Amino acid sequence: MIQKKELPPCPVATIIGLIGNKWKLFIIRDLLTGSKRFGELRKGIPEISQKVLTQNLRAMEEDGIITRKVYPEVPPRVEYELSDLGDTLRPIFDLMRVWGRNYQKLVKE
Amino acid sequence: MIQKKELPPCPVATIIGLIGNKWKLFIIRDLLTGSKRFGELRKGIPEISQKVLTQNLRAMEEDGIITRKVYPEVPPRVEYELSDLGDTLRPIFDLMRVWGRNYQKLVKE
DNA sequence: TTAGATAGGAACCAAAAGGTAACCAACGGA
DNA sequence: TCCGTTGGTTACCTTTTGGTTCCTATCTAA
Repeated sequence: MIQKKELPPCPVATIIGLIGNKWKLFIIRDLLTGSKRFGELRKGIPEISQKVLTQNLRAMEEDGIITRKVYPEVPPRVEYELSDLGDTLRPIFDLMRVWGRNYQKLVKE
Repeated sequence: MIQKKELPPCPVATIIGLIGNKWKLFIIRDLLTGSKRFGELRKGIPEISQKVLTQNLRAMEEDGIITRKVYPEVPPRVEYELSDLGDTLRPIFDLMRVWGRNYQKLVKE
């Protein structure tokens, strides 16, 4: 799963390297509510293109954060799911959700 | 401080819009240990260029996450600090730090 | 007198990220 | 027989992001 690659010594830099871009954050947000098909993820993140979604899913799979299950059907079905490791990001997203809600409230005065 | 601008309805999308890029995450990481001068931030984030650091600091100031204090000295001194709002991101970074350390441990087996 | 320190701004260029369109496989249904 | 469906890949092009260099101001110290 997890590749043995050069990790920065700083743990915060490590997590930034893994999920420090908006597309991956959006993908995780959507997978926190359960496994999703490729097309469902596209619908959940309308601004993402197919290419970029594929790229990020591949990278996250390599990093051990998500799993990919292909069902040999026609038309093909592919399900993406948070791995056990990926699911441990949940508390972080819970806090982010709370923080985001608070910010929205502040902006609305 | 905080500008009244178009926020996405999803709170996670909101926080991603504010700090969902690696530079801002690095900046916050460094400011969590106290206020920093411009040059100190550059040293703490060696891969960032002056231009990009300036751009991100300006954006974060506009969003109310950091404050900027200019001391009318020669040579000039400018201190950046997390605002009260910015400091409420601390628990998120605490969790990220823990998560990053755990990931490092996993990779090292 | 001139270099050095600090925190930028502006202009220009290079690199990375992202978008678009075309193509694929293989089956079911009209 | 041909279309639609799904989840891609690839090539090519555009947009965004980031890097580099040069410039500024003002005081201190050599």
